[in-house]
Amino acid sequence: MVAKVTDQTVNRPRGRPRSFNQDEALDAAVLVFWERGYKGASMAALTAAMGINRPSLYAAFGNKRELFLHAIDRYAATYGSRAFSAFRLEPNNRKAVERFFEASIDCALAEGTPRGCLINTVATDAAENDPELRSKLSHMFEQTDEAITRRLAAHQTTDDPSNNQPTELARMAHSVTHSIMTRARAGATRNELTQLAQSFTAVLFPQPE
Amino acid sequence: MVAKVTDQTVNRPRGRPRSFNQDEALDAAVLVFWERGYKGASMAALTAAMGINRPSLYAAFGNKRELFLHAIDRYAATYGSRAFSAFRLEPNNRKAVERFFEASIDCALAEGTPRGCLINTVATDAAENDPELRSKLSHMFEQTDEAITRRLAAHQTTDDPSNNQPTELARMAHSVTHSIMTRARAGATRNELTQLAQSFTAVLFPQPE
DNA sequence: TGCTTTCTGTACCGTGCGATACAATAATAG
DNA sequence: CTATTATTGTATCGCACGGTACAGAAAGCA
Repeated sequence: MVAKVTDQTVNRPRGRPRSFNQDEALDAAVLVFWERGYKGASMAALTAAMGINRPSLYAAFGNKRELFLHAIDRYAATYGSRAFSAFRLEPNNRKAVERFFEASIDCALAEGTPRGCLINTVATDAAENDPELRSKLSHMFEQTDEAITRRLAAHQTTDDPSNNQPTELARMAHSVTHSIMTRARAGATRNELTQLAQSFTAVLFPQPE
Repeated sequence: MVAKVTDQTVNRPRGRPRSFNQDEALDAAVLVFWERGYKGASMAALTAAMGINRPSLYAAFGNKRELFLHAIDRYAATYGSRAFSAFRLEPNNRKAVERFFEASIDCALAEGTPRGCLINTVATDAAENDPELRSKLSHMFEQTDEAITRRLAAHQTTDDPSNNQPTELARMAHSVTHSIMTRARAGATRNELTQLAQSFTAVLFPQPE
């Protein structure tokens, strides 16, 4: 049963090609969910922002709930990943966490995007009535905890004078961003959040005098 | 212009008396909003849970949004106040914060009530499209920060060996509960939250060896 | 005993919701 | 070319939504 190969093993899509880019459409959907919440985001608002018609949306993403799940992944891959860049760029643990907090504040209060975080507020709110979404979020949170843990553990000996375990430290740093996102959406100013982040940095990475 | 007083200065209500207790009805509304979110809580579900008909609800609370604002205040006066009892009962700052965290975890994971927190998740989510609600939440958060600050400042000299300012300490303790509520709603277990709270307690109130 | 006032229950309004039926269109396969 | 496959735009479906009109009921006032 050897498959007959003509000249190209790539099988091109058969029917009419999709006229829009899925990721760009998802980016637009992210903004709508982020601002209006899951229930508050109507299909009319979504299709309008995405620049496509309803049947195209349903063909590409299934239904509203599945679109939301895709939007969560897209959000994590874009905004979420951006906040993590501090850990890739900064070798010093204390400074890395400091910049992780700063990046979180930037994301939470950026002009042109809604306040707070799609995952921490919108998706978490919707998770109460959706066990599958809840376990997805639970998994994502664990992944974040572990990613920070690995990063802190890899650089621990070089700079961290405290005896905090990397796992605990990572969970606490992650938790600080939860409060940043919550407080941002509830109207906190940049100064307030920056002060809060600095307090936590000082407490999580105590400096020798 | 002296008001004519017959024999009772209390003026009794005129028409047909209300057949339900407003606070009990609000308690039921709190549960519905808490579980389903603001947009997800339909008037049908609310009236069913409250045990009253629609016109009674509108006469007593205005409309859905105003009912939600009342429910937020009711939540703060009941569940929120309960979490604060640790500060009233426990004289030692470290132990008070420890029990504040425990009470928050209890509230976030209690059987018979939804996960997380009505204010931190549901109301905060809805605040993005409601500036008035957002400033209400902002004010409530500040009130909480200040209440904890006053309590910590009043007992600071007796037990806290660190040089953390009460204001910063209070905001951080408050922030820890934000993460507890977020993680609880996203499916975290009691063990995970307890461990997290203990880590923060150790870091916020470092013990002399 | 009316009269006034307020709440209660039923039944309903107009609207916006998520989702889809259907025919036209644009690509590939042979 | 014809046949096949998938997406597109229009127009619409049934339904649940928030909110209300209205008449009857239960209280105080005179």
